[in-house]
Amino acid sequence: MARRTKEEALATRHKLLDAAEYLFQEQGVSRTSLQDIARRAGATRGAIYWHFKDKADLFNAMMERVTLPMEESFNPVEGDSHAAQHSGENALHRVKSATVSALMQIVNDTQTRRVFEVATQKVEYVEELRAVRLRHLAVRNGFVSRFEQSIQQAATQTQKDLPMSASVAAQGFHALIDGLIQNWLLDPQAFDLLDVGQCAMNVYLGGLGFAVSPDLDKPLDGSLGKRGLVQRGS
Amino acid sequence: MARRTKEEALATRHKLLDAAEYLFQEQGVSRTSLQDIARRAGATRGAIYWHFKDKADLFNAMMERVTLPMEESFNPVEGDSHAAQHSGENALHRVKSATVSALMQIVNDTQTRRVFEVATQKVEYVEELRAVRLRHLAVRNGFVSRFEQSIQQAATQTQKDLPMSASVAAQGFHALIDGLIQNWLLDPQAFDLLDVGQCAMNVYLGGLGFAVSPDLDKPLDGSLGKRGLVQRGS
DNA sequence: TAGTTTACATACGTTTGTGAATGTATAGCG
DNA sequence: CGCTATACATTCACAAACGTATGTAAACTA
Repeated sequence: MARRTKEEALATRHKLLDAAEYLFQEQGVSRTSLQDIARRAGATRGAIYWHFKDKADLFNAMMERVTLPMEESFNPVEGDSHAAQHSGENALHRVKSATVSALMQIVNDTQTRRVFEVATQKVEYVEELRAVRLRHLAVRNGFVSRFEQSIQQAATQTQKDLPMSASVAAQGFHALIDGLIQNWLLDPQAFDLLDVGQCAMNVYLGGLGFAVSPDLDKPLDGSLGKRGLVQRGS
Repeated sequence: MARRTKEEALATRHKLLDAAEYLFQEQGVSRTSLQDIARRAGATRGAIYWHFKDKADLFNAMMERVTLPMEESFNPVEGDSHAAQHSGENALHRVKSATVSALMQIVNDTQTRRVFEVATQKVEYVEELRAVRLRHLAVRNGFVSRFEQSIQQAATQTQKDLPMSASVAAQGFHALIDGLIQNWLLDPQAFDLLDVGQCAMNVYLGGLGFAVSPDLDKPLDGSLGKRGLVQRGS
């Protein structure tokens, strides 16, 4: 068939990833053949093998398309390094805000939810996807580290003694959020992710010795809108 | 081949399930063929198709062999219905004990850990395994309900107001434990499941308004020993 | 504008798994 | 002691799925 222009090529690449997302969620990764994906994207397996090395490579690309932007949103604001440490309780507030934003994105953005569901329920983490697993671990450790820093910072600032090491406290905090997300994805009607998430966060941080701040639903500055999150930047 | 005696048949059934456990963990469920399982069990696919309807049926059997006994251990002690409600803080203590026991079993018992790892990382929950997913949900809801009851009980008994509904509090508690288990299985060297589990539990329950009881490591009565849990009740 | 590279489509060969059908020898039962 | 159901083993037919090899026409490039 005719050669496409570069933008057209990028478009088919996205179509392939979209199709993969959908079919992976519907049928699981292993039961979805490259043929299925190509068909749904209106292409052939040739297109897939052109853009990606194999199924694992395609899966990786699908994950990164969603998680890379998300990770960046959790990173410290580059540029104003002084704003990062002018904080005590404020550090905790930023953690809370970022977490609430993430929960909102999972609830409101279809693509994010789909990919998370695939990653947690519709794929087998075997040797072939080792790279994915390692990245997952790295991302998690990054989160835990940032939580740990914030908790430590808040503790010294408010001059309260933590009942345990900041590291342990951070592991628990991450497990709480992660568990909430996974359980909600398993059955979204079981509870309201935002409500329960905020409550549980406050309970946990309260248990660490930090009083729950009254300004809960202050939606924070440059973050995500209420609904219909823009799909991909732009 | 010759017909086997009933005990021999049961033995091969167990060998098949053992092989499935091992191979599922190693290679993932979908990449493990019935041929693989039969070979490792020293049998043929004929044996599998005799004992089980298909792969999903085998998977179900494998799960239930481990989870059924575990669920029972979380159920209220039948027989003495009066002992169940003579408690306030005691209700929370029982929840803590049961949870710690479960964590210990996951850490110490190889079979339990293998099956949990398979269930959380090595299988795709697609339509074919719908039954597994439903049972999973039912078990979870059972846990949450029991947590909810205990929390409510403890609140009325100690005459403290919960900062939220007992239901929401219970969802959070369950997510915390579940998240800890899943994250630990993903990388057992990242933290100590028992330590962090106990700390996080105390933090959370403390945040709910319940003071942390000083008697933490009291190993509780008829529960599990330190190591080498008996595989299947003799 | 001729040549080269791109972006796929098509065709092929091989491997692998599955379910069903059939074979078989013995354990258990009357 | 003979029959029958059991507990498998073996064989077969069929369908996918994968990776590769090759075809092709248009977009770039010099």
